[in-house]
Amino acid sequence: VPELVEVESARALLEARTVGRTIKAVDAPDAWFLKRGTTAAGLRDALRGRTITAVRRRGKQIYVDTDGGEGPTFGLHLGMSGRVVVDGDEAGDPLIYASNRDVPAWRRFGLRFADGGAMWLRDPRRLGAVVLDPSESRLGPDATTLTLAQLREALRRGARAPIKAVLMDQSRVAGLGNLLVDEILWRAGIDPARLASTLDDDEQRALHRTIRSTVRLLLKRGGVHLGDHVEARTRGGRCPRDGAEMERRTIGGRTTYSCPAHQH
DNA sequence: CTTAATGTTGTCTG
DNA sequence: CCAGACAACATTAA
Repeated sequence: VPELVEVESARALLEARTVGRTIKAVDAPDAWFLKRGTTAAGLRDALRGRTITAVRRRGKQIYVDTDGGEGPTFGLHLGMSGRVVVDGDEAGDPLIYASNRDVPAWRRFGLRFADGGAMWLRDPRRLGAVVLDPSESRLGPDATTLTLAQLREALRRGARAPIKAVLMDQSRVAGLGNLLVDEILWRAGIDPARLASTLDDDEQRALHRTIRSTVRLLLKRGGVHLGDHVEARTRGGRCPRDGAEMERRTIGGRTTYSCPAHQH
């Protein structure tokens, strides 16, 4: 469930349904899923007996705090196909490009609570991750609260890269992925291949407004796949705004759809 | 069977 | 050392 919008609904589900509950056991059957030095034994020792006190998010990263900010924190990343399940319930957003079936082998990480319930992270593609006490400084400012000054700094640092690559770089702006960036640039009328340094002041302001409004809109709609341009993401697809045939390219290493008629 | 998929990271190069 | 490009990672679904 990978972009900011889906990660936020996973965070909200965890906050509503796990805060205040005490961890009785940790299930981490897949060592490959534990990253940056995290081990199953380390997680078990750190988390057993702890009570969850808060669930935070920055970009696509979820942080779960235990015991009032003094206990350990663990990070959950949903990768390309990860999904959080609490007591058998998941967030309402649908997941495309991945199955929603509950195959036991896809439970890459889980917590059992003292009250008898459980949460787990299901990830068919196995590209998600669990990290104990993750560093929180590797991500840029979150896209939901991005200021114009922060956007300008991101553009300045990535001046010679395509604007799309800059917006997808999590160390510059956190939370935007392939679909969301295409939607934002489509709405802003900016060609995703333009080098970041070529945006003038007016375009920077317009882009900043569009990032914030688009993220807000899709949070409200409940999924990045509910954007207006998504239906045109197919070979031969037409721009919903002006009917031109969409252009398909690879930019920043990802499949990119844009409208040659109104994105410049 | 082939291709592509909402992502991150390590490696190579300039 | 910094930016940028790209392959690799693992697995499923169309």
